Amino acid sequence: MANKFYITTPIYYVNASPHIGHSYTNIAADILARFMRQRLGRENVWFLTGTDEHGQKIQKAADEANLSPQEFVDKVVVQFKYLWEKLNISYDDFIRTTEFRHILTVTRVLEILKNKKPTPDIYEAKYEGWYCIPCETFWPKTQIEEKLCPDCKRPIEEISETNYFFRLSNYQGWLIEYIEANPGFVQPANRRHEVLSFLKLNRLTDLCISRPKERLSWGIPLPFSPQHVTYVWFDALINYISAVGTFDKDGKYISGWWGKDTQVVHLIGKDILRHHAVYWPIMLHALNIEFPKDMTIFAHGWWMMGQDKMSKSRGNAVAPLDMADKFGIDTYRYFLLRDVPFGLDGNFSEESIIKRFNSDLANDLGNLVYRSLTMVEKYFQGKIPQEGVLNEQGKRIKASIQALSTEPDLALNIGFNFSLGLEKIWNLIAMANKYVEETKPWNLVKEAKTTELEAFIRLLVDVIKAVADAIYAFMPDTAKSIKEQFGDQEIKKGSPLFPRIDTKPKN
RNA sequence: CGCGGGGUGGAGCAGUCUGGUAGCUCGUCAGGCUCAUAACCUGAAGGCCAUGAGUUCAAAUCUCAUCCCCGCAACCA
Repeated sequence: MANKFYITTPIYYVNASPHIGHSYTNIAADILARFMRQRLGRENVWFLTGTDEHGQKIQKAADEANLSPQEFVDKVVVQFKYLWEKLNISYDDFIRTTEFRHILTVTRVLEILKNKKPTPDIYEAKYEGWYCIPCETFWPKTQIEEKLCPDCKRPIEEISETNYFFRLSNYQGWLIEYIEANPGFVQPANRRHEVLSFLKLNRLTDLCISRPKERLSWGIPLPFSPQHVTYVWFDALINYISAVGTFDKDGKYISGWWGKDTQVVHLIGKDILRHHAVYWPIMLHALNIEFPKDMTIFAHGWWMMGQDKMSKSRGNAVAPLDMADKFGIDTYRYFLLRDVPFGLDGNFSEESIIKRFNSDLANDLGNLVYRSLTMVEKYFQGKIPQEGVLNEQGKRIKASIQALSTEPDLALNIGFNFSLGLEKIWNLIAMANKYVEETKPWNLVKEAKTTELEAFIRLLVDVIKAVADAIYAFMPDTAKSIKEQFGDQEIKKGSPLFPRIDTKPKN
């Protein structure tokens, strides 16, 4: 295991407000960051998120809002930051592609690749193809029928212009070998297969990384051609290194978060897999940047709204804040990571949230906490008793508490298999509920078996504290609240953590 | 013949790589208990694991074929 951990989210394109998809990625990243901080120490974890602020769509959205692009992005960024704060996203750094540090690094990358000896990785060439002027979009020949734009159905023009290209094609063989030699690089496995089969069945064409300024001015100027700005994706991917390091005079990349001792995780949605699994590693390789000890690109699935994709055009996008306000931040975080195995698509509905809330949070966890508090209060006047001699069941539970924090399997699984990790925690909660049932403390009270009762209650409290530690990464507020209610010596009972949501129609 | 994913009790899913009594959650039904948020615990009903063929002592799991659903198909986050 590496001793440092660097996790990133995509930088979000700020042409619109955030939806649950954005929040899903950031919550997952936040959980991993918190989880790793518990294990490696706070100073050994770096969590980066940010925003992608250049490009045509931003320029267009800004025009429509009657603002300059900079004014426009400044405004939208506030929404993202506000959301992350509300959702308890504990990022260490927030990068914006319009920041100086980023622009500087992108400029250096372009220079280094352009001046590379003996063969530059960036070259100039004529681009020829179809272009729809109203849509400002290029179309490959294969998508064109009858010389009409596939999008708006208006006539398109064949154009020819000078652009700059990044020599992706040179590195195809290298990339295939790299991915095959590093099974953990692209995850989950089915995405890895997807990328590999794509690479094996197609010939990569070089990536056009420039846009003529007369068409698009909102971007980072090419240092070797003032008439062009950088293509947004090429600009955007570089954020992962521009945020945590710099290039020295000789073009060597220096960073405290990109060494052989660091595990790097790029969390992304499956829609941007190709950019991350193809363009990005080739860019790093072309720049002679050494790969970290462990590097993973993990593509998670999408949230569907019933059978439909979530999209603005369908008008079915859900605002994360609405859900968090309605059900609570921790409930929202729990639901997203528990309901669907990370990597697969899921179905989003308020009904499923309520189901999870009532059964897992209210009935299992909330009720366990509450009934335990009541017992400490009633049987011991709020004082937490000392440890005592345990019966067989008690010993088993104690072993499970240990396992929760040390079992390598669990730690590993929580890494990306969030739902399984939560399931294991909930197994312990179920054990505790069963322990209460079978010990029947109410009988121990009647029979005045105080020693047994003390041992029982103490273990129950210990289980709950262990659960609180285990769920901390997922539900930080809830963990904190549980810890506050169960002190070292005595309890401080509050109201139920998750009051059941009544779904039965009232008569 | 483009590429990939999926089709498992009423619902949602795991299991498939590394064949060997089909598992989880919710729901339903019956019972127990009272510390608790009508919560908790126990038990039960319910599946020819899409279809057909093959390999094998043995197939949800491997092979082939077929049907159905869903993504992706390159300058569009």
